Amino acid sequence: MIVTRFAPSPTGYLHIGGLRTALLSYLWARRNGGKFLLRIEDTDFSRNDEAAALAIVEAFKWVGLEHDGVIEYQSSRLAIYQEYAQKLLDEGKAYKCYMPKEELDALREEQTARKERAKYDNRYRDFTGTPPEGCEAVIRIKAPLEGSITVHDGVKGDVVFNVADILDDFIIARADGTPTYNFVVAVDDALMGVTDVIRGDDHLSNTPKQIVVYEALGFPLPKFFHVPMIHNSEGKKLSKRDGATDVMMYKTMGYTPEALLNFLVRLGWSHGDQEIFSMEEMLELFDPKDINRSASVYNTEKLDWLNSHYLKNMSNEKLCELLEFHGVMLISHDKREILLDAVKERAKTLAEMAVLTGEILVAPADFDEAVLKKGYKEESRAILEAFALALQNASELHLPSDYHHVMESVVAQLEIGFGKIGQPLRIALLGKLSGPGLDSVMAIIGVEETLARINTLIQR
RNA sequence: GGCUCCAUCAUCUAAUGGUUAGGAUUUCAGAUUUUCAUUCUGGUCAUAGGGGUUCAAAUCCCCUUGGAGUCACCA
Repeated sequence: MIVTRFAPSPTGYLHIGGLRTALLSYLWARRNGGKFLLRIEDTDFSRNDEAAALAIVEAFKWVGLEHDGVIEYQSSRLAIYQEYAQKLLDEGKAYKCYMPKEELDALREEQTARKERAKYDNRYRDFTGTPPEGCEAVIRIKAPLEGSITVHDGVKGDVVFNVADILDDFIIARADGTPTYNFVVAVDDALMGVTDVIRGDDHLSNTPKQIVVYEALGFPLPKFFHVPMIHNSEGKKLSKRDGATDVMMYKTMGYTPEALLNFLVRLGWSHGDQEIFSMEEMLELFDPKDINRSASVYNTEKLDWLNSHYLKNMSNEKLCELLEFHGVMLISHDKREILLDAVKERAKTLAEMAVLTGEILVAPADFDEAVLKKGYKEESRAILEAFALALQNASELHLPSDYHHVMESVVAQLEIGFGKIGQPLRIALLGKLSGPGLDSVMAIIGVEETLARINTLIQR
């Protein structure tokens, strides 16, 4: 069985890059009928944040990714890590190091000054004497001293690391007894039965260390897939300063989960010329071995396009429901079908749609001089009056086409082009020179409101 | 700086060693629309550079250049 996991550290919210690796992990597990686990990496108490895990769960819920089983918190698994650290101690695969932090720092400084690699000097590796007094010990694992470690990566291929270049006896438990990252990751992934580790390629250089832990503990290695980073427009790793990195921001901006997921899955992965992927299709087609090797730049233009695509193809019921989050209540509106049809083709986001809806439903508060100058000419008033009269004389005005007929008749009667009536009427109804079809707008707000808005403009 | 990874249009990406290097987004032009948007049609735009290997290289190898990631008692 394939078991994957998403293991964020709780830093406040779900990062867009995190969502991508979570999605890929999710897809691969689900595609194989496996499990997708969620684990919160909170071993560093000083940076712990209770709300963070909740934020991640909330974001998962919004996009519709479901994890299996309970959420594991590393902070509640301390006893487990201690047990395995002790095991390594007992077996002589790890040892206590009494070197004070200050000395370590000093050593590192010297080495750096000599342009050498900063590296622990193994002074306590084979220590058997009496421990110095008043010294809190850290636990270090015995890393190989020579040779190489090869990461067999499903994305990058075999990556060989020379032990002398990258390793030393790294710390697996701090002086206060809490375990460190590379140790707990390996222990947890092994204990939780994770078979396929799909994560950002910023972890590639950690992997040899984790392999050391796996091997010391006698755990079988999982498959690794290191997914390239998402870069910002400057070509650097995406960070908080790059605007919307919080997944939930996309909800408030009016993107749909379908569009976001579709966008993310296409970053670094593709299937021929296909651009639109439903969740079903992703599940059917995704395979981590097809992930690209190179980083991709985060550019939301395509996300906008995808989002408008999904909006256009969404049922009005669903739109109505989603629009509530953006403060638009249409459930009981009798013309909501016409409204939504008129508005969904011209909005890139739900937020935009909410604005457009408001512009139709609420009469313009005032009129912009520049707009009037451009679209409300000398003859406009007479035309609008004629149109208002025609509306009053007409009966059974319900559909956009009913209003369209009235417009046609007025245009024919006055022997003018559509533009002559369209511009001023649009100003009267919407207060601007662009927008949805006027016949639809009138059908939505009804005859009375239409007449009232025309009157407001004429009487100003 | 050490180690590691990466390199096709502006962006996301296709291309059993053999294609006029394809698609999508963006952009531009035209058509449709009373307007805007949508939609449709069409156009512009790429194999980082240099060496090899080969009948044939975007594709394999080497070098250069450029970019990124990582080097903690953070995760």
